[in-house]
Amino acid sequence: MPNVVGGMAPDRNRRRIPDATVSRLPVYLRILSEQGDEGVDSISSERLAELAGVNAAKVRKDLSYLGSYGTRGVGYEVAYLVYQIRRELGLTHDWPVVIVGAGNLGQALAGYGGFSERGFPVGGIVDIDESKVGTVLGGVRVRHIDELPQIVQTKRVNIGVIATPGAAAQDAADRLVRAGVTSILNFAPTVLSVPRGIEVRKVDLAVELQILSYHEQRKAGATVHAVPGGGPRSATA
Amino acid sequence: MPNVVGGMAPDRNRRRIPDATVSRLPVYLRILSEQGDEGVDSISSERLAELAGVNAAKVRKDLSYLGSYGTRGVGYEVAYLVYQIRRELGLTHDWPVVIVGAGNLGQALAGYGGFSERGFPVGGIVDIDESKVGTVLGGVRVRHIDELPQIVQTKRVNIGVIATPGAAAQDAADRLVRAGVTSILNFAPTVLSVPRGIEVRKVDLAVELQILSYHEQRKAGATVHAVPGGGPRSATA
DNA sequence: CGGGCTTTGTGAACGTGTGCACGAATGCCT
DNA sequence: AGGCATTCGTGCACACGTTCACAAAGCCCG
Ligand SMILES: NC(=O)c1ccc[n+]([C@@H]2O[C@H](COP(=O)([O-])OP(=O)(O)OC[C@H]3O[C@@H](n4cnc5c(N)ncnc54)[C@H](O)[C@@H]3O)[C@@H](O)[C@H]2O)c1
Ligand SMILES: NC(=O)c1ccc[n+]([C@@H]2O[C@H](COP(=O)([O-])OP(=O)(O)OC[C@H]3O[C@@H](n4cnc5c(N)ncnc54)[C@H](O)[C@@H]3O)[C@@H](O)[C@H]2O)c1
Repeated sequence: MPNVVGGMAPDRNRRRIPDATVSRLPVYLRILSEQGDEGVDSISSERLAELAGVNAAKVRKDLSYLGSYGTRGVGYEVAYLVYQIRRELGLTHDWPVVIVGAGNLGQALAGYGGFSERGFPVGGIVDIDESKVGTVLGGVRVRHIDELPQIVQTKRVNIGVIATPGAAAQDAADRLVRAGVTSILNFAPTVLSVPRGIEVRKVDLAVELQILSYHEQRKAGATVHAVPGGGPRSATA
Repeated sequence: MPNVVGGMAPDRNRRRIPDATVSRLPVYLRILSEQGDEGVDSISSERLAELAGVNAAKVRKDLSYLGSYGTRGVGYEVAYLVYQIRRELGLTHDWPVVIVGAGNLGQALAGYGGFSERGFPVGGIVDIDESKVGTVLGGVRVRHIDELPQIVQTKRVNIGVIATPGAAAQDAADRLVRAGVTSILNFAPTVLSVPRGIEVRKVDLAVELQILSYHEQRKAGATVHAVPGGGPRSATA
């Protein structure tokens, strides 16, 4: 396997973890944390799989990417597993985020305690609308978007959240990248174009609903369902 | 807890569209709609791929599941493609949704126009907290959760949105299913257990942020290589 | 201390998704 | 009409993800 030659002295077992696994680790982590709080200190892959709604073999394979931290015949020590997953996900310290767009959604996000609770405190909120600047959301004052670079620098922000209308999302992304942010969570229904190396994840409510719609329509498919007003509609989907 | 597994009746399967494709069709649809509004009436797979941030061959393969609606040497007729995708996704008619939980997030969702604009009008909002009942959000009056069955029936709701705290999410899901809802969009950070045949999609903010955290932590491990300033843009999904 | 029971860790088979490469179809131009 | 430039549709190979199945590794108990 062609590996990157580490310039760093001691090799810290930096295997690459498959994307599918990375997206499940947070789920395991939450479940394990809950179990730990409830006094459970050992858990089998079967039980964890049940709680996570996945296959037990998948759980074991996922966890095996972290190393061999289970005990055969017994299971996994909850506290230790929590520690290992947190370490692997980079959750050993906080990651302040900056929210761009103090509208409907931005306000909900800012007011949501679960953010900082999980290690992602709101380091700042910015908006382009002067009338929004100065208002306080979730204990954080909204500042003008021109102050973005300062906020990113002083608060050492790596993660930006885009909560602007779709038309402004690319602009927001450009500003975030210029300010030094290297990961973006995008709530706007827009495909962003960013430089290589910038990680973008999209949360698109409409897409989710339309996927559900597809399945609903499919369930109804047994009975042929002609829709009133047939013919192509020019749509604003 | 039995989860949804493979192994369905093969005879009922008329042309099934791969999940990965289904999740991209809404993206194509939005882009095509925009292009249509801008007066574009024909588009190549290459152009659509560029706008969607994906590979052109993937676009063609995706669209081929709908049938052969392109013209070789020319491209796809935008209006017709919009019509076909809408039909396949079941967007030829509205799908009213019911929101459970009129808190921070529920209010943002209810006040968000993009919902009904895209064919998912808010058919109702319910909460268990009496003090929330009666308030009006986005033109819809919040009702008590006990009225859920009635709302689902009269408004013919198939899709439920869970915006309650995690601890109440399973209860909300149970009530939705009992009321007759067959698709659920879950914003609570909880794995839901539902009967077979009920479609569940999860939107978990914390998971998304933790995935970003993983990548940030990973970048920090390989310090030396700085990103070339003003480098080329690549549309990475 | 050894046999039996449980559960992990992983090789291998299988399934799904992606992207290349190219034949086939179509429009346009001479 | 025929040739040429495009662009679709898809077979194929490969990468990635999931699941099965089982040996290896540990604990318990007599
Ligand atoms: N509200 C929801 O429940 C919801 C749900 C799903 C998706 N979304 C998406 O989230 C985004 C925001 O939705 P919303 O309801 O909060 O919209 P909104 O209009 O209430 O808020 C948008 C905010 O962004 C600000 N803004 C505009 N251009 C900007 C720019 N260039 N830089 C910085 N700030 C800028 C505006 O001043 C405004 O305050 C939209 O893209 C929407 O599609 C919202
Ligand atoms: N606010 C956000 O920006 C945000 C972001 C991501 C995820 N979430 C998730 O969304 C969910 C809601 O968040 P929120 O900030 O709106 O919380 P919230 O506490 O503001 O609102 C929750 C609402 O649900 C109601 N409720 C409680 N139990 C109920 C039940 N059994 N049936 C019906 N209603 C019930 C409560 O009365 C309350 O009105 C949480 O699970 C949260 O983790 C919120």
